[in-house]
Amino acid sequence: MRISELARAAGCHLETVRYYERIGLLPRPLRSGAGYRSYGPRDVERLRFIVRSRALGFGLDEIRGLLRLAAAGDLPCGEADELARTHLAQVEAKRRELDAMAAELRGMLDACRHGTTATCTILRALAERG
Amino acid sequence: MRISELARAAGCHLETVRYYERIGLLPRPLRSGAGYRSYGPRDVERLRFIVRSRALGFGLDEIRGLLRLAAAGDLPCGEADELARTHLAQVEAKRRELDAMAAELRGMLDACRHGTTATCTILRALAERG
DNA sequence: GCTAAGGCCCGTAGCCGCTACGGAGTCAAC
DNA sequence: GTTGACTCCGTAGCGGCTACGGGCCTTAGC
Repeated sequence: MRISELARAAGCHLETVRYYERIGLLPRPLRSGAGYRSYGPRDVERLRFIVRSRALGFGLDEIRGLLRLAAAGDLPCGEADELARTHLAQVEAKRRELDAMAAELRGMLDACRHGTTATCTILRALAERG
Repeated sequence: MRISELARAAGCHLETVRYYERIGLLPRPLRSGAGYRSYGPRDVERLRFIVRSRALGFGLDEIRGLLRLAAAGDLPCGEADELARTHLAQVEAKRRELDAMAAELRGMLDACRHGTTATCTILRALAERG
């Protein structure tokens, strides 16, 4: 299959496929006579793995590690567990951060009595506190 | 005061001050004889406003708008309200996204029986689903 | 006066993960 | 044969910084 079909099958942008190839996350594919990239089912699998990992927030370097582990069949999976656990901790930290932001924004919005910019609690809060 | 003092007073990196100046978020300051930047209390206020807005997740362009509104005393503050409200919605959307990621990661980790990479539920989940 | 340590100057390049652009070659259908 | 969709490639841009390198300035101690 050609690049756009692969991209569609895996659920990403065509340019993203080229990008992943450039940074060595996808192997260089076979080429047709005219120089078009040619992919098979294993490429779909690999790209899907990447897209799915991205959706869970893993970075591309972490994904490199996950792919390596997935390719090696017989290792104990402690390393994969560790990777995922560390990543989960980061996701949760980020979520808590956003939670705090949202709470503060809601507080500012609730307090706003919709007067002028001179008395606006939103602008005052940004100007005065911290 | 000089640039590093301003940065310390507002709680950001010195290079960030230069960056904000470069993109027009901070005005070009006075200079000492030797060409050193020279700041006053109003600069601290303005930079604090920016740092605080950044901490709440506003983008630099949004902050430009907030600063403009804060400077104009007599406008109705509906625009500031709107900006904050839109931003809050984005923060909450992002938070929900991270929530979903975290839940899925926890599910994968809980299922893992710590065997080999061949049977690891984490790697299987990434490979097979989606 | 001399030296050494620290600050500050500037422009530029790098980070992540894409996404877009432009100009050219290719392929299939009508 | 011509249209239109697809693909090729390299490079530049996004946001929001952060770091680097080479050089000037200031300050303190001797």
